[in-house]
Amino acid sequence: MALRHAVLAVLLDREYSGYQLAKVFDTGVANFWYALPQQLYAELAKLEQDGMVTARRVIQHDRPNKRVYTVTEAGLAELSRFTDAASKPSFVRDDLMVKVHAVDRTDAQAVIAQLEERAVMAQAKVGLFDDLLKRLRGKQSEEDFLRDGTTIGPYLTCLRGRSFEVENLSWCRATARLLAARLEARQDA
Amino acid sequence: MALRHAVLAVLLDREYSGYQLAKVFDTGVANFWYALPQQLYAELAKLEQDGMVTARRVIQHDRPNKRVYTVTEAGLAELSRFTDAASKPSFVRDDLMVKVHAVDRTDAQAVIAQLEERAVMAQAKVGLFDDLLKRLRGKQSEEDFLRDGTTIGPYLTCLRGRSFEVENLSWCRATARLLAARLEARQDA
DNA sequence: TTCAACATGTAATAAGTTACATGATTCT
DNA sequence: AGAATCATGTAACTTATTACATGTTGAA
Repeated sequence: MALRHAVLAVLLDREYSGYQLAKVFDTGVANFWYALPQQLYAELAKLEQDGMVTARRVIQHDRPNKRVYTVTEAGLAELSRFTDAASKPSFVRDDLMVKVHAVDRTDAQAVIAQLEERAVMAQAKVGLFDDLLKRLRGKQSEEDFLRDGTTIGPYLTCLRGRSFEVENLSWCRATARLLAARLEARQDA
Repeated sequence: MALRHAVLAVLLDREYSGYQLAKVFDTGVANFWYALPQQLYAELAKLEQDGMVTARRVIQHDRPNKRVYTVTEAGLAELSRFTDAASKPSFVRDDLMVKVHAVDRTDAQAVIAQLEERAVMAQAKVGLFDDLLKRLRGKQSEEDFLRDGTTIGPYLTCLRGRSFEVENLSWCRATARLLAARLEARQDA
């Protein structure tokens, strides 16, 4: 039971439909939680049953209607219990890292290509985070916003997501360059 | 089917028993894969059945006997297929980040305490990575090792793990400090 | 009219987690 | 004698993933 709390935390920012939520979780919610649309629809249904969220139907004319969800008092209480309990150690699962770990015995060229691909994605994410940070702080400077803002949680996690992607970008580039250089050196020899 | 490849990649370095492997995966294998001991025992059994690894019994006198595993040609071929296929986007799941995201509506004091705890763990991990990097490169400088070393995959992933924890450490500290300062300011007002 | 995006699910299967179980060996 | 670490699993349960299913609306 943990996706549940990630959903509640995001719904705290504003109401979302399942579809909108799916996009937030697909991007990785500032890089700290990942979930598929099917999981979210199922979780929202359970949360509603349990009285942790309430749904509101929104009639749309330009696109299909939707149901948007809001956190209830009970939902906030659940989130508070979660906050007070000990955190599980964070975990990552990354195919590409597994491939790099084994690169000395497998196809380095394939790994290089995927590192370059990943670098492009990382750079795009940095851009997205920058936009989001700007939008969150509005006209204030970061310093002022973090001191006086009323809602800084999403900003703080976004900062961490940004720094993660910046590091990711530079590591992917450096690693791809290095592996490519070694291939060339060994070809010459 | 993905834990399987992480296991094969680690077994490429040297032979491990299930128990030893469990410790490697508990630390998080340089921060890019996490798995429980039960998963590993089960996966090793399946890998052996499928002929991807072979087991060798090691008689020990100072402690209980064990079975250690080695990757076969078939295992390496499987890992190569994995490397050539597209990577899934990496994913992270982090309780603490969820808590920070919701911190404006929950108990900030609890979040601060957990951030400080996490900072201590991050620092310890940086130390572990530094030791491992040193051991891997031996007497060579990092530059020389990365140019001439025969097995650089584990070194490269370790570098990424280290940079992750360095960023984690500084973010946890800064975030804890900031949240504490806000609590004080609001208490005074 | 066909494609892309919006919108919401169900069903079957695979994977991961929690709880339990057992036994050896060393150290205090 | 008891605790800690080493060592290996099984069984029940919960989650996550893959595949499938359906329908709306706007834009090319």
